[in-house]
Amino acid sequence: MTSARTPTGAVPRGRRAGRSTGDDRETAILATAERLLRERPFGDISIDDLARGAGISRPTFYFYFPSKDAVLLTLLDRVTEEANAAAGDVLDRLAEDPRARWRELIARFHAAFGGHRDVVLACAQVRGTNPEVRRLWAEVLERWVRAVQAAIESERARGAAPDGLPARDLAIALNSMNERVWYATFAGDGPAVAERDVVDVLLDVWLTAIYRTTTPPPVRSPAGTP
Amino acid sequence: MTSARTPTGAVPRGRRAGRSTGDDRETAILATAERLLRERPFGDISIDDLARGAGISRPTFYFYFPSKDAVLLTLLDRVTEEANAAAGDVLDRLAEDPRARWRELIARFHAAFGGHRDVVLACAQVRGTNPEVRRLWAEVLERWVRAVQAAIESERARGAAPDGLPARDLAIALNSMNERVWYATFAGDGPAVAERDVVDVLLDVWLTAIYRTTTPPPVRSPAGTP
DNA sequence: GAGGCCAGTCAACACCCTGTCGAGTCGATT
DNA sequence: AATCGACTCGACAGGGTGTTGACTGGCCTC
Repeated sequence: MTSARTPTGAVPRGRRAGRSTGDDRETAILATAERLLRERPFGDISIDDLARGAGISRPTFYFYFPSKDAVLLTLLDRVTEEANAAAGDVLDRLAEDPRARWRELIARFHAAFGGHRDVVLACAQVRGTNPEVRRLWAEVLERWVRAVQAAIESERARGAAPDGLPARDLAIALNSMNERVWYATFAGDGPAVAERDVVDVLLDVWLTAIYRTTTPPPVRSPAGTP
Repeated sequence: MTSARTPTGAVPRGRRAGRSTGDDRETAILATAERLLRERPFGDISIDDLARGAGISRPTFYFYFPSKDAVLLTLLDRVTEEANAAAGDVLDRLAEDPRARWRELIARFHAAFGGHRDVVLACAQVRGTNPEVRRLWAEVLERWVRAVQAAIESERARGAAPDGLPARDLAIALNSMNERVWYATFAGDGPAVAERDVVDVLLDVWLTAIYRTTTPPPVRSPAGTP
């Protein structure tokens, strides 16, 4: 865990070293994992399944990934990158139309996660048992919490949002809610919000918690004017 | 799963049948589980650990519990019963002083879960891999969701809370938030609200989501009068 | 083109954990 | 004392993980 970093600075989760034809094997393993995840839970997939699905033997699997969890971690990396990209700079343009922008943010995350629900669900399931997944998820969440915290503070600064809870605590609570609600919606077990409604339900709670109203004012609008 | 119910109607999770001296063995297993859970995660505890801790051999363990997970399920039963008892009839007395009652509700749950955080954390961790735990937790959550939903509807009926999201969706979102926020606070990994503040943070989001204000009016108070 | 290096490959092994089976012990009935 | 049911465990089967050591074949070097 102390050497061999990729050009982007991330710790490589795949092959131990070198570069060569084995690239397609690595992607075959990843593809097999995503495919199998669509039919059964992560815990019911053995390394042998992954290896055979990629056309190699079990020991050879270890040449490409140090463990089954590392495969999932790689998959999670992709999803979070996609989610981050989808979020873009929406939060920087909040004041234009707060309600529309917050909705856009939530809807984009919803789309990004929903598009890879099997991976997201599997990660949520192993987060309990795997410190690596837990750490990575914590990092990702921390990043979003900070962004939301900054956005709340900025909305307060321009007078659109009233003071209240520490912005960080509020950001943690709202992000946590989203995570858990999405999980239930995607997993479909236990009480869940219908997928069709989930974005608007989350949005409503966000707006009321941040602005005390579901129709926050855009920039430079005098108080009381719609 | 079709016979042998306890007096209360619950499916017994412990010994297969009969009653006798083995009672203390059963409690010894439970006690060992709670003790071990305090020092390491559930996944790192083997059935052998549980058995030896209770002074019996591994096969004998199976006389008392069908699996390791069943032990955890029994522990979870206790905690949820305690939480339900702690909640009491607080929601029926909401109108007296909404803010104080909601706070009481959240604070009591916090105390109940916090008092058995190791068990709660372990359950959250295996929920991903164990259908039984998932089902039980879903049931418990459903019960609370229904109670909160009814309370919201009643607050709306008396004019204390404005209309808005379907009460059930709102109840799901708020309960989900609490679950996830508590988990982070107790687990201590990732962004979390400080334990000292968590009740008030959650309360604030509940109140604004339900009432659009943090100071909802008590019963029969004319609008605008504190 | 002989030698060597190295990515890539897998059979076989050591290990750990789970769940079950069958043979037993022991105290309380009948 | 014969029987029954609660209770106990040694031993086994099965399935998963991670490692080892030998082998292959392309490619570079001298």
